This record gives sequence, structure tokens and C-alpha cells, in this order.
Amino acid sequence: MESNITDILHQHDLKVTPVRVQVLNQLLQSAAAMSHQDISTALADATLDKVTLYRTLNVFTEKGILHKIPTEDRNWLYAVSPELDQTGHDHAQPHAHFVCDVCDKVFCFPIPHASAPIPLPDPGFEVKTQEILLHGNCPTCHE
Amino acid sequence: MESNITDILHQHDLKVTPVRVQVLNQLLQSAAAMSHQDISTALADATLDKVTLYRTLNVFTEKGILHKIPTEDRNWLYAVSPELDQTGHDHAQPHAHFVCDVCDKVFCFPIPHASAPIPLPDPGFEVKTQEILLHGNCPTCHE
DNA sequence: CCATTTAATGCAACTCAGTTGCAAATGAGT
DNA sequence: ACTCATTTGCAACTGAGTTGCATTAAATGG
Repeated sequence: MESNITDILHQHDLKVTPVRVQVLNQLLQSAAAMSHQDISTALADATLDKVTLYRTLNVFTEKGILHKIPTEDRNWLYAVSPELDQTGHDHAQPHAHFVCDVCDKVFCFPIPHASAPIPLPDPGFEVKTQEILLHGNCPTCHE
Repeated sequence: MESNITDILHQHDLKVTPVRVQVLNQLLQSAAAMSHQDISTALADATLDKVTLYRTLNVFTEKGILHKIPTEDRNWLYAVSPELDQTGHDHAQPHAHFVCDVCDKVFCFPIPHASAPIPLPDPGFEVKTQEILLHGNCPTCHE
């Protein structure tokens, strides 16, 4: 697992540093996408400078290790990208983000090809990418 | 049209003030949703305090006159709500927001009942609301 | 295993959207 | 017109996120 993280960093021409290992490890172990603050809190014991964390998240995102999810309360959430994801998701496919209204966790789901694209009234609109945000209760917070 | 605006404000227990009339008028006339800054710029000639505009937009949103759309670059866009909307949209229905990558305008589209809801792998997920964000080129900015 | 180079880190200071407190101004009902 | 609650505008503040720079640490080559 450790060597996995080291490999990922090497494959993206990034030096292996304690901060990067901790952050990536945290995100790989998390079932849900995490915000800057979530990660900050989770790694509170380690002395983690906020600027360093911002930069680490940005570098990971630029390199494609992470992808950003914009939320309704205008935060970014970060989740590990498809090919590195142990959970079997494929983020290269169009996918939906499910946000739990209770625990605020975000989960990613692939969208089956079966479901048709949204039909637009005016053919002049040319859709290139599509993001779907679902709200509700996750299994853990199910009433 | 003016009397329309006055009516809307009265119906929501809001005093009719120059600022509110200007802002609401601007949004009613706009084909696309607008940000705080868009509105600020559009009404530049009028002396419009930024705090007053923030408060006006918040009050309108609380009262249901406007609805907020979160964008990927973490701005809020404001659009006039369904029943007040002259363009025939029905925002009470689930609807999608189309963001033009060129001009950054946002358009709202109803989603036909025909299109099935996203099937989730785990039945424990209970979807309450759904937001769909489309990116691409609008008819005006079509290549 | 040490030296060199290049990138990463941490700190301080800064920016900018958005908020808060408060005094002055204004709208609506009497 | 008078009164009172609401709205407005200003100034000061907050907090997320950024920038510059000096220090430190990781990788590479001898």
C-alpha cells in the first residue's frame, strides 16, 4: 500500500515527500471525497501547513491524480482519480456525484450508457461535458 | 412590466425600492442567469452598493423570487424563479443548467419526464434532489 | 555516502468575495 | 405630513485561497 503511493507519485514525476504521502494515503483510504478542511482536520496531528496542502491538492489535480468536485456550498472536494481508485469506479466515464444531506459525504457513480443524454429544446446547444449532482441520504444515514 | 415588478415585490412582503426594482428588472430581462458581478456591471451607472446588492440577492432568494445556481468556478448565478419567469420555463420541475464555455452564460432547461432517473448501484441511496450541469457551446457561440 | 541541484515546504503578507454593525435615509400605513 | 420598521450605504472586518521568498529536503551523480 505504501509502495503503491510511492509508485503513483513517481509515475507523475513528483518527489515523494511526507506531506504528499500522508495526503494521498488519506484520500485513498476515504470512501468519500474530502475538502481541504476535511483533510486538514484528519491530519491535524501532523504539522500540515495550509498553503502546502493547497499546493499539494493543486499539483495532484493538475497531474490527474485527483479530480475536483464543486459543491453547492462552494467548496472543492477532492477524490482519487479512476485508474488509481481501488473501489472500481471509472471516472473516465460520465459519472454522477451523490451528496449525502446528513453526513455531507460525496460518492461517485458511473452512469450506465443505457440512460439517454438530456434532450435539449434547441439543437444549437452543443453539449461537451455533463455533470450530475444528486442529493439525498446515503445508506449509512438512511432513515 | 414595471407594475409586474412592483406586484412581485408586494406579493413577497418586500418594500418597493429603486435598488430592488432595478435588480429585478435586470434579471427579468436577462436571457441568462447573472452573477453578483454581472449585475453590478450591468447597473454600473446607478450607484449600487455591493453590500446592498448582496443583501438584495439574498432576500430575493429567501423569498423564492430568485434561485441560486452554483457554478464550477465557485460563483453564484441568480435566475428568476419559475412562476415569475416570462420565458416559459418551469423550475419546479427538475431542470438542467447549461453553461456556455465561450460566453459563460447559463441557461435553464426542463428535463422531460421521459428520461429515467439515474439508477444507483446501491438501493440504500435515497435521492431527493438532482442537479444536472451541462457544458458546451450555446447557439450564439456555436462554432 | 557525501555534494549538488532542483523542487517542496513553511511562514508572512497579501488579495478579494462576502459579511457584520451601525447610523442615516426612505417606504408604507396612519 | 408623522411615525416606525425596513432598507441603504459606509467602514471595518472575516476567512478562503494566493504569492513571494528564504529555508529545507528529495533525487541524482560522483
